[in-house]
Amino acid sequence: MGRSPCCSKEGLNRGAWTALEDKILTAYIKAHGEGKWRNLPKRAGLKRCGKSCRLRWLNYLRPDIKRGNISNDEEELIVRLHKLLGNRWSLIAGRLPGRTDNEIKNYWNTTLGKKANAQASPQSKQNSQSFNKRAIEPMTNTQSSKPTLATQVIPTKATRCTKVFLSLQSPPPPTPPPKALSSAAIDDPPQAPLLNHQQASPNLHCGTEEPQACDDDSDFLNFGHWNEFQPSDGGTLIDNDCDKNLSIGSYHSLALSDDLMFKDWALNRCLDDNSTLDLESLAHLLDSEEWPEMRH
DNA sequence: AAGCGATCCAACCGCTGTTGG
DNA sequence: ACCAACAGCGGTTGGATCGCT
Repeated sequence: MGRSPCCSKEGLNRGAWTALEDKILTAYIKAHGEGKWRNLPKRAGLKRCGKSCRLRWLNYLRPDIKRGNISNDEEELIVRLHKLLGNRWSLIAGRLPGRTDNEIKNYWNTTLGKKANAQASPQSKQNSQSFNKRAIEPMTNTQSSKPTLATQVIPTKATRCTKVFLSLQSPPPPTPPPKALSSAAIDDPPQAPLLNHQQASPNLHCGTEEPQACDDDSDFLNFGHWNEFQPSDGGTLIDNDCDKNLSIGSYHSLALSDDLMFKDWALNRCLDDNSTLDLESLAHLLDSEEWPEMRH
């Protein structure tokens, strides 16, 4: 689209990182913090693309990275979250403390995707018999193909929260972020990993300053008759960015079914401006063994 | 031990959304 | 309103490793 490349690739190292490069990058980030990725290589003296530095840090060098095998609990959560979120690896990773989106994506592609595929209906064997990491693509394509039984993904398009409202009724988070929370920060508060079923996240919810019509042509609308779900009087603010938070969008979608549980959840947990983003309730929904069947 | 295919996973690529001038 | 820089995401690639013959 005419955009300049993120960096000139001439004279830059590529491929595996060396221990020295890791050391330099780690030292620089410890001294100066994350961010400014484009300028970071130059300032740090690394012959790497800024993007590459960011990836290396986030996926490998970050001190809170948990390495080693995925536990059974983690695996189960990944499966459930994938059913709900689809290939939203960053969102899934946000609920698995210490795990990176890349790691989860790789784990899915190499392990869980196969399992899911194996559990798929036997009549779909023609798709699975020659399974490999390429073969899962149709299954994970949330936009155009019908979801299989094994992976009834709610297709969504990521939307981002542009505004964050901190509830005045609740105590502020212990350490307010220096700037407006990113969508990931909102959606994936490390303080409230589902895995641990800990306390719900801080009372955060986000929205736009103006009611969103939600009637554009975005893919977000394509998988459900979203428009039908909007209040006709337009009186209620529907925050289409609640997904930032795909999960909320997903529940909107779920609410389109006749199931009152999800409708109630969506309305009370997301659409209500006074509500909070209650991840714990999301966890309960994930714990429900019934919800995958509710979407018909 | 060598050859070869399968698997894993770190890294790259292209694209999109956000932000600020 | 427009545009470019920036940050982040998900899909894909390819080298390293593993396991079998």
